[in-house]
Amino acid sequence: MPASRSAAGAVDESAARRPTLTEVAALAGVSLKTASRALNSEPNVAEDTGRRVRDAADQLGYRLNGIARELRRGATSALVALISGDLTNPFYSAVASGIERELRQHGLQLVTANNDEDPELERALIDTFLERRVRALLIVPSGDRHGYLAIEGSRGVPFVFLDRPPDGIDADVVVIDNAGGARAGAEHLLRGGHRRIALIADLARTVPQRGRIAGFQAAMRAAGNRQWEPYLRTDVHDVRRAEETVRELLALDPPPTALFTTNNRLTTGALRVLKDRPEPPALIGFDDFDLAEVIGTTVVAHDAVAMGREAARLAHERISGHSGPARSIVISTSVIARGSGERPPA
Amino acid sequence: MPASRSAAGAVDESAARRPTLTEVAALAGVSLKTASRALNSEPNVAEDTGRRVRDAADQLGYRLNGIARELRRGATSALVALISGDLTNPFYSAVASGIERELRQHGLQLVTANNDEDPELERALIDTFLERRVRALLIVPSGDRHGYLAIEGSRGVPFVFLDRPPDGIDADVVVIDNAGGARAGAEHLLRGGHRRIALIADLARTVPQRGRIAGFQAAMRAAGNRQWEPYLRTDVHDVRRAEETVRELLALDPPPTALFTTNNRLTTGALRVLKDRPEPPALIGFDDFDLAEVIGTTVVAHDAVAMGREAARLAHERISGHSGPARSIVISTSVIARGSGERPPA
DNA sequence: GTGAAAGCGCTAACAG
DNA sequence: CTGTTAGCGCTTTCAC
Repeated sequence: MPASRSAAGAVDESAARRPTLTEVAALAGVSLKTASRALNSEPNVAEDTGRRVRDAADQLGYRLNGIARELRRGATSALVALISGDLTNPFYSAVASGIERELRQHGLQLVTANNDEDPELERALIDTFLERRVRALLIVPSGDRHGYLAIEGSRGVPFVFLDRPPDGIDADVVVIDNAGGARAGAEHLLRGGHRRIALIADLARTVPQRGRIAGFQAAMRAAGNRQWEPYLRTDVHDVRRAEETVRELLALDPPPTALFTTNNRLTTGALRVLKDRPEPPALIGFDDFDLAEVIGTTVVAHDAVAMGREAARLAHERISGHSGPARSIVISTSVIARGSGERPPA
Repeated sequence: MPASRSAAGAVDESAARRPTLTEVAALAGVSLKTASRALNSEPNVAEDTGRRVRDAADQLGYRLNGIARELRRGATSALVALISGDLTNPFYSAVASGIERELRQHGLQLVTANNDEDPELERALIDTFLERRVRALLIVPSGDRHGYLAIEGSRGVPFVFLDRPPDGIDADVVVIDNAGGARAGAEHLLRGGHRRIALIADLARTVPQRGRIAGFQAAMRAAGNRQWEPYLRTDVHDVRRAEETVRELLALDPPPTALFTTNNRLTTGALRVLKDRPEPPALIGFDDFDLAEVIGTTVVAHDAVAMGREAARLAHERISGHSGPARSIVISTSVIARGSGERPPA
C-alpha cells in the first residue's frame, strides 16, 4: 500500500528531508553550479540544459532553501519586524496593515510580535529579531529606554519608532500630531459653550498621552477656562476603568457637561456608560473607529494605516542605503463632527 | 571627528559586518567550539573561561547569527506563517492575535501575509514561505484549490486551514459552526414573529457563506415559512453594496420586517442605513463586534481569538511530531440578544 | 556554456 | 574541560 498523501503531517520516511540542489543537478546530469544558474534564470545556460534542470527539480519536488541562500548572500533576510501591542486593538492592526502593504511593494515580508506592553519582553523580542537578522525593526515601543539599541543601529539595522519617540537613541520616527489634535478637539467643545469639560486620559507616563493632555490644557488656557480642572482623570488604562471613571464623573455635583477621552479604549468605555443616560454629556474621543458614524460619535481622527505605510517607507529607504540624519514624520489629525461632540451644555 | 552613533542607519565602515563567533573566540583566546559552548550555556565549560568568552562577546557587540544556526541545525526556522485577508478586518486580526499568543508559548514566531483575496498571490506567498522553511503554514484561504500542497504536507510542513476547508487535500482545519449559528439566528427571528426576513449574504461561492445560507434556509423550512424567499440577496461583498442592498430591500412593498446579515461587513452596511430610519426592521448579524453592545445589535457570536488559538495548537502538535489523521475543530456560536433582533414585526 | 573549489557562520561528532 | 574536523545548502570566484 502506498504511503498516504495526506498533508496532515504523516511522517513517512520520505518526509524527513527535502531534495537539495545537488540532487537536482545529479538527476539532470549537470554540475551543481549549472543547476543553480538554471533555476535562478541567470544568463549563460543553454536552453535545453535549462529545461532538463527544471524537469529534474519538478520531479523531485525541489524547493530552494532560503536559509542557505541567505547565509551565503550575507546572512540577512527579507524580513522586517514589527513589535507592537496586541493586534486586536484596531489601532495596531491598522498600523500593521499599512506596513505590510508598503513592504510588499519592495519584496519584504512582515513579522509581527506582541510586546504585551512589557518592556522586558520587548527587549527580548528585539534580541530575537536581531539574531534572525531582520532587515529593519519597526517598534511601537512599550519600554522607554532604548539607548542599548544605538550600537545596533550603527551596525546597519535601521530602526523606526511609531507613535512614541525613542529615548536615548536618535532614530526615524512617525508620530501623530497628538497635541494639535487634542487642542482642536478641546476647542471644538469650547466653541460649543462647554466649560466643565472632563479629560479622561490613559497612562500619563507615555509620550502620546502627555501630548494629548498638553494640547487639551493649552486650549483651556488659551480660552481662560479653569473650570475643567476638577474633572481631570489620568492613568485610566482599560475599558472597565474607563466606565467606572465616567460614572464617577457624572455623579459629581455639578457634573461635567462634556467628556474628552484620549484614545479608542477610553471612548468605548465612555460610550457604554452614556448609552443608558437620558441626557448624556457631550463626548469627543481621540482615535476614529469603525462604527463611529453609526453611533454618531465626534472624534479626533488620524490615519493609522498611513502611519504604518510611512514607517515602512522610511525603513525601506534606510535598507536601500539612505543615510541622512534621523527623520520625523507627523501624521495630521482632524475633528470629525458626528453629533456627540455638538451636544450643548445642559 | 568620530563616526555618528545615530541609529538612523549611517553606514560607516564598521557598519558593514558584524563580528563572528570566530572573532569572539580569538579575542577570548579559546577555540571556536568553546566559545560556542559558553554562549549557549552548554555544560563542560570552566566558569572562568565562560566569563572570558562572554566579556569578549560584549566587547565586540557580538550577536548570534540565527540564519547560520538554522542552516546547521537542519534548515528549519522557528517561524510559523499565517496567510489571511487584510488585518484591518477585525475577524482576521482576532485570529492572528489568538495564533500569536499560542505560538509564543512554544517559542515560535508568527509571520503574517495578506493574500488580498487573490488566489494567485496566495499561492505565491505559500511558495515564499516554504522556501523560507517555516515550520507550519496556517491559511485562511482565498483560493479554493490546494491539491498542489499535498506533496508539501507529506514532506513534513504541517498545514492548518482556518474558516474555510481546503479543497483537494486532507489537512487539519478549524471552522465556525456556520450552519448552526445561522440557524439559531434565524430561529430567533422566527420566534419573534417575523416571516418576511431578508437574508443578505456575501459571496455565495465560499464555504462559510454557503453554510450560513443553508442554516438559515433550514430554519425557514422547518418553520414552514417561504415568505422570506423574495428577500434573498447574495454576493454582497462590501459595505457600500450592503448599504445599497438594504435600501433596496426596504423600498420593496411589502418590505421585510427583519434582516439577517451573514458577516460583520454586511452588518456594518445595514447599521448605516438603519440608523436614519424611524421604524427600522429587526436585525441580526453574524460575527460579534466591539460596540455591538453600545449600539444594541443582536448577533450570532463566536470566538475568533479561540479559533486562532486552536489552529496554532494543532500546528504545534504536528510540529512536535504528532501524525494522526487530519482533525477538524468546530468553533461554536451563540446568539446574543441586545435589542435589534428583538424588535417585533411592524 | 559549463564546472571545481571555496566558504558564508554556525553546531555535531569525535578526539584528546 | 577543550579543541579539531567536517559539513548544513547554497552562491561566488575563477578556470576551462
